[in-house]
Amino acid sequence: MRPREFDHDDVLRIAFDQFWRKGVRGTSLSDIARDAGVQRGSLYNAFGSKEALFLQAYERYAGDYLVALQKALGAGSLRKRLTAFFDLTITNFRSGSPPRGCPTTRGLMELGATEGEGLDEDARRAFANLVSRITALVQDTLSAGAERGEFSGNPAVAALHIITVTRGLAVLERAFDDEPQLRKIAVHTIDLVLGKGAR
Amino acid sequence: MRPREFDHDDVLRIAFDQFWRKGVRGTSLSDIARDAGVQRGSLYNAFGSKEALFLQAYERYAGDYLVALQKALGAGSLRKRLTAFFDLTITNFRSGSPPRGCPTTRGLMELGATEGEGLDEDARRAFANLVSRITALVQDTLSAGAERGEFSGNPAVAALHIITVTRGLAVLERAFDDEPQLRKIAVHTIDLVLGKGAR
DNA sequence: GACGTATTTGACACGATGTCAAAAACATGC
DNA sequence: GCATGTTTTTGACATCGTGTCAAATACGTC
Repeated sequence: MRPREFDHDDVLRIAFDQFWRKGVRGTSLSDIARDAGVQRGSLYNAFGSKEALFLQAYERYAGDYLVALQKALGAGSLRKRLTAFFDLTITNFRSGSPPRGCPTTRGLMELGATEGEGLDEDARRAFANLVSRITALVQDTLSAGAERGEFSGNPAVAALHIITVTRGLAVLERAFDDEPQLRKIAVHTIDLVLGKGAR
Repeated sequence: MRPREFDHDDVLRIAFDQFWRKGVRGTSLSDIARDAGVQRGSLYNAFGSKEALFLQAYERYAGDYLVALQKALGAGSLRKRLTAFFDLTITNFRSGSPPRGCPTTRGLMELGATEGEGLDEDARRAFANLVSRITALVQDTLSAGAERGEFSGNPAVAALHIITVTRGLAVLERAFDDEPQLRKIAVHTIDLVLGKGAR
């Protein structure tokens, strides 16, 4: 059989970058094909469809991101861990050239928009899955913190609250493009969760 | 001069409904034209472009929504006001048929995605403007509450935190479709802000 | 060295946005 | 009452996007 003339992973990286910058619906397969030096038809042959290509590119990213988060949440006092978590979150959707933004949040709000199902539904599941796993990581961190007496509250509820704030930050980032503001909100959230508001 | 054969506001309503349900990029002017019983060309003549039409439809919605929010924030104890605020927020992006979601958040993440500027930038400004105005409303409510001794904290920061949570709720809504969870997060947020966490 | 299989390539169908000129419908002035 | 002028409507067109398909191609394999 004839061997493939392009690198699978290279294409996924290039595709994800384009999707991230211009949105899924705003990126054409012609764009990606041109950037990757591949024929459009080859992409269809290799990945099936535009959204299938996006899904694979996204899963790639999600895996890497989860690993980085796990690392950020893994050392130091509870406050340090949460600070590192928010830092990584904000850095993630502020890196690279604008308009970037959080890929997961972008995807969640942009896809899954069709009334029926289909691939959009698969994408929604992928996004939701990453959010779930991040929430679990935060919850575990809080539980461990509670055992060490650094936190007294409901880890499940607090983790949900924290994850909600990070998603909100992803939205505010696009509305205002004001990084100091985002960091202020993050610090304030940590204070509230750790009970510094209990003054 | 020849009179228009369709009602300007009717079209805006129909268009907004479609945009809301299927996303801006997922809705075609042909769809709207068919639904509204208007020729596609007439829409271009009357509104200029798809995104201009969306902008007008959105502004319409934003005005109505702001009025409703103002009402929700205007009566009762501070806790009651904030509860009404979160209720309205959640109800807003859970009303109607799926997949709905918060129009502003949907728009913010979907539009403003092009690297350059143009109409996307106008849309971004419109979204950001609504978020700003809502934040101001919440901040005023908190300030008033502080004067009555119902709140002791920085109204500006707390308002930002609250608005961040509402945007996060809009994202979680699409990820999980779990309304009780959203309401739980809302209650928890109010507790944190009002200092019930100060036990 | 011939064969089979997977990839590449280019043409095609279809639908979307946006433009334009010609046709149509009404208000206005004579 | 009728001609005029302005605006809307209408349909054709150009362009670009997705997705499909069959023919051509290039490589492992026997």
